[in-house]
Amino acid sequence: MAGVTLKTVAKAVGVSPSTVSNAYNKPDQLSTTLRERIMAAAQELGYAGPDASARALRSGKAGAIGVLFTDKLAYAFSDPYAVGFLAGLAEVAEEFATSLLLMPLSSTDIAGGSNAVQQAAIDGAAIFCVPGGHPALEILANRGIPAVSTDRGDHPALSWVAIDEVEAAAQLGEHLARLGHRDVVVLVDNAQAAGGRPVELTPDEVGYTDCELRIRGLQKAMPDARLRIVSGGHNAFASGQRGAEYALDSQDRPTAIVGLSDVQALGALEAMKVRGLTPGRDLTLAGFDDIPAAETAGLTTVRQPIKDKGRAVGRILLDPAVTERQLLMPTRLIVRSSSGPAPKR
Amino acid sequence: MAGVTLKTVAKAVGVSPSTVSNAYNKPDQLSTTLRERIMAAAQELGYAGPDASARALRSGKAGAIGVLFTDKLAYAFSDPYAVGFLAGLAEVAEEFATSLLLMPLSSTDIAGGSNAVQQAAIDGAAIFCVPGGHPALEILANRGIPAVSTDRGDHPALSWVAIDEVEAAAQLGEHLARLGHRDVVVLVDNAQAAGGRPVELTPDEVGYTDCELRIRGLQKAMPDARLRIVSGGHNAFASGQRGAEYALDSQDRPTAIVGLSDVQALGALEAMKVRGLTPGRDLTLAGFDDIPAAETAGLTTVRQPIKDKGRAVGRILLDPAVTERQLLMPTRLIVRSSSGPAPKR
DNA sequence: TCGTTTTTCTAGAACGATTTAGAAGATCGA
DNA sequence: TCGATCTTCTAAATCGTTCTAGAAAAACGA
Repeated sequence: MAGVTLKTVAKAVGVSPSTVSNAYNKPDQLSTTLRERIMAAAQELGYAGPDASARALRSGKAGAIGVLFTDKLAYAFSDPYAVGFLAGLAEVAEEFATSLLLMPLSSTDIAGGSNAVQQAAIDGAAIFCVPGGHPALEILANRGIPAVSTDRGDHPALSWVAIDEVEAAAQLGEHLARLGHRDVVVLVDNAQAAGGRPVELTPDEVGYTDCELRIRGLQKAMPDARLRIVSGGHNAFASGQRGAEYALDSQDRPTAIVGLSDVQALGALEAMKVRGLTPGRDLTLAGFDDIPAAETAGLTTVRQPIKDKGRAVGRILLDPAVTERQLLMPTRLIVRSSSGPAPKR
Repeated sequence: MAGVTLKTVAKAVGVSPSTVSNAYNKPDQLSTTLRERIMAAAQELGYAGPDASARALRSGKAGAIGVLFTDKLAYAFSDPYAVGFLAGLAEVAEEFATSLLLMPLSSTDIAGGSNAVQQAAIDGAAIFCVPGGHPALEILANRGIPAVSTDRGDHPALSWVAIDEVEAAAQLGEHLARLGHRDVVVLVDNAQAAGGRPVELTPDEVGYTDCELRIRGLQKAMPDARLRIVSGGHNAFASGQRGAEYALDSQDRPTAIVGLSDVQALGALEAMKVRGLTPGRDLTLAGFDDIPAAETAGLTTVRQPIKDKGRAVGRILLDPAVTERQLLMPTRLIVRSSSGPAPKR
């Protein structure tokens, strides 16, 4: 069973290794009868097809693309937004018979050489919500691996599929401004607050580029409003809940809460419910992404075509026919029952 | 930039390729000064470290383990249960500097040779809720790739980390029987109903082994009860909702609904809410898994240590110190407010 | 029938590393 | 000072394919 290679099969059939290789990879390069004879011999010898590593080495194609996440895996997948992205990416990957290599970025061992980003056999990388200066990106660049980010980089050579964060947030900001809101709490993802108590941040302390940009967009659209930035931890339901609790129980309660992701907004919704507050009447609540649960919850949010985003990233990485390297996807404000006019002072 | 290999670096420094290899892999095999000289040269030449494919070929280690899912990726990840499993697995994988290769099993191309299972460079495989006779399993076996399943196989040679499905379901069944329930609808995952209207199944038509076993366990514990098996599609919130709608709107409404996963049960909860039914009073609702949202919702459920399950699978695959090949994890019935006595007839 | 094209197959060189066995020099105890 | 032991480094084989170039045989057109 072990040690059966192309050569073994070739010898058994009495042909050259090249021919056996062709039997698997280029069936039209040899006669049907011979091909069948080879396959039969392979079956008999217990040969399971060309070795993946050897093939990868020789052909220069690993047959996999890496997916980079910030934070721990669990956080990444607890957001349907991430799942949607992955689903789109997987769709294209499947089409090109390519696998997805998940590469959780544990912040610790990035410096050392023994991390997944350094070692992984991949043809390309999809960079999902990883901030610009991350060391993993440099490693990829060094290795010469094509990468596509979900955030717009400032580097003109970088490929990305993104949305106009500022503009998207501005759409929402205008909506809120029109409703009369001037006191808004923004819930952001932040490592600092993870596990502990919620923290209030200055705009400079907000880590992720996209969060920064969204805040800027909000502020741009509502210049007279006071924006407070609060984080209850990583991007997750519970973080939104904690952050909202902090905001709702504080002395000067805001008239609107914006979660920079729907999961956080839904967490905030839970906090409101517990306090007997009705969204859209007592307090306005809005999110980002438009995940399926947002509709059920009646959450006002900014929709972005996340599955298409995943597909586009996949196409840029895998489809030679696609030459666009930078793609701006459309967004749309979806107004639902969770937003309403600010109460009069 | 391109074409820089170990050899190039070796030549530049004036040492043998072996030494450069050692500089990366066995730093204590050469003097510090030489190692630093080599690293400096590598940096200068733009050498990003040993090529992953070549290393994989020569050393026989791919540095990745595959994760097999049934169905489409999106379904898989929409369940926090799956996410928990993956998180546990990823934890161990990270510890062993190994990546996870996601392999969605599109049912179509399994027969052909060009599918991920056939091609992927992996050292082992974690089989997540894939039914016993699946062709992918045979392919793995042919390739001689060690695999660990989350379902107990009948094959004594197979590795698995599982729960006693029958016993776990029986715990829940006893609870329901004690409460006087004799008319139960069980919500199951089923491909038949996917996308379309809910279907009612006979026990024989239930596909997945674990669903079968759970139903058997329920029936065992409540021999006098009538169990009806309903599916609203794949394992997801919406399927549970659809399935429950079907059951709730039917002529003879059951006194209890059991989702064979919490996500399905939570979907059912939504259907109940819409109809103004209070779980635990008007109707008993129970689930399986005890995902985080179950607690919030007050859902009675059977807890299984899913993250530990993932960890255990990882250890069996990666940790040579672990010799156990079959592991039965404990389960526990968690009674919450969603279950209550059956209404008197 | 003869050159030409097409089909079918092969030899041998990569692909880029790791591994094994061992050589050369340094260190050490007595 | 001498043999033994470490340390540091190397030569050459090997991992299992795929690729390039081309040979031999078959089919074809005129």
